[in-house]
Amino acid sequence: MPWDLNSDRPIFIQLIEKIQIDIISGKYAPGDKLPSVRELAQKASVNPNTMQKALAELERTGLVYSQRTSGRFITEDIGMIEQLKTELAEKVITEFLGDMQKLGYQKKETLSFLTELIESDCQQSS
Amino acid sequence: MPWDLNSDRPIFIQLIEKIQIDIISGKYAPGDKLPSVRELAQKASVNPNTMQKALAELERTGLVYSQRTSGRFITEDIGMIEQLKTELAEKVITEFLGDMQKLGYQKKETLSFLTELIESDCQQSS
Amino acid sequence: MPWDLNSDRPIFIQLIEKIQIDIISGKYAPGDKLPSVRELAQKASVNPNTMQKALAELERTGLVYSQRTSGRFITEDIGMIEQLKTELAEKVITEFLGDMQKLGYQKKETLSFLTELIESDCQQSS
Amino acid sequence: MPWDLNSDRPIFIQLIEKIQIDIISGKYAPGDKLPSVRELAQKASVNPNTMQKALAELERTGLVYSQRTSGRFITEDIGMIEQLKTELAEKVITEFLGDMQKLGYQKKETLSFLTELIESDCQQSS
DNA sequence: GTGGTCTAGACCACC
DNA sequence: GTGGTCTAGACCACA
Repeated sequence: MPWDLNSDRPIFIQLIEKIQIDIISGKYAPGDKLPSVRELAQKASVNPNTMQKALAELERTGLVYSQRTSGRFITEDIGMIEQLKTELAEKVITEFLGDMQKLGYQKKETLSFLTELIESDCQQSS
Repeated sequence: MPWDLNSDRPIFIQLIEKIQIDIISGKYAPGDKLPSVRELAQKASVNPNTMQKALAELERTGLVYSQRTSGRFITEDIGMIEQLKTELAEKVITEFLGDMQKLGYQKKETLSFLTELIESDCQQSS
Repeated sequence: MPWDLNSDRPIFIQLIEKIQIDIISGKYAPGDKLPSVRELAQKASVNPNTMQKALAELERTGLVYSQRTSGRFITEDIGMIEQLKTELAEKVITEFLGDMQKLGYQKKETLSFLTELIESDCQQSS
Repeated sequence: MPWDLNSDRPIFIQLIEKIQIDIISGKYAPGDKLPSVRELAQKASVNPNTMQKALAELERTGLVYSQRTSGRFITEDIGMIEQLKTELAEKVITEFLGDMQKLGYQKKETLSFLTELIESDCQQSS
């Protein structure tokens, strides 16, 4: 479990994003119990406090909730998860369009390029 | 001119990418003379040797060529530049599709999401 | 029955206050027989000696009286209970006004704020 | 600067409340620079990390903002401060009404009691 | 054993 | 010097 310790992005932020992805992708289903702070920290090779910080932030946004003595759980509010999924997607898309613009592709060009690439891909692989 | 000294990617690779982008985007036009190694290195706050390594690699791929006494020049082979542009774009797109897949969007979903987002954007801003 | 063992206020003081509240609120009516010291102590998860100290103090002020063989009783002097009620209320009010002052509300502002809040509340709930 | 280390309320929560009061009361005016984390921590006799946690929470709610190298500042959004003031006041009032109810005073009784007490007080002191 | 809190001490980037 | 982050290790309440 390698972490970009060198990256300028704080580890706890990376942890937050990783867990968000795991929730969105369904690795952790709504209502599921998360492993304990200590366990998650060990798996990620980070200090328990760092993992705690990440989880506290996730709790603040409502994605997970904690029960004092029994552990942390994924929210059962599916709408919230869907919303998060959309938000993250928009972020990824915005970044993508920016990269393409740097390469000289305007939005519509990007779109047609992508369309073409996906359609030819579909004919091959599926 | 901040470089990701911390990143695990070698600096000379980052330099190559930056110059490639500058060529594709037209900042350096085909046939243009590049600044001297020393000058480029200074602008990028990088050791001249590192810049030299980057330029040598660009030369190897044919994107720039050097004339012994008068300096380095951008290739005049527009096709090559176009090809590079396409290659980089495909790389960016592949990465993008990968990110979206992590979020649970299949390629076609990504495409329709993107289409929708761009079209609504066009109505607003242009 | 959690006691603020951590609080800097002695437990027996807290016990006195709790019993006073119970008398004022009518949980223990005038003339009622109090449970035994042991029983009260057990309910409160407190050492019987501590409860004894609290009851002795209540006895000293006249709120309860003991009959040698039959136990402790709440005073039948309703006026005394009323007086205590008023005293405690004034204490609560004083503290309240102090808190509001810390927030920047002068007494009259506090009063109008409170009036407004209660009246709007009455229209809704009753 | 004594802190209720014994209290069951986390210290960082108490710190948050104290600073909120200081902002509302005008001790720290909008736009003012706060003392450094280390200085505040020393004054409050707590660990800098604990103070940091409190300030981070205040920053999250928008009451203060930080500039990386020059320090932390109180928000200039006076509306936000006013809103906070109102919220805290409502909280205090609710608690107050609860206490009074425990003593057997209904809301309207509490109100008339308070009114009477304040008016008699005005005739004396002002 | 769980989450939560706190301390002590360290390193970093920025200016 | 500033804020920000991270680690290591400790204690607590709860059940």
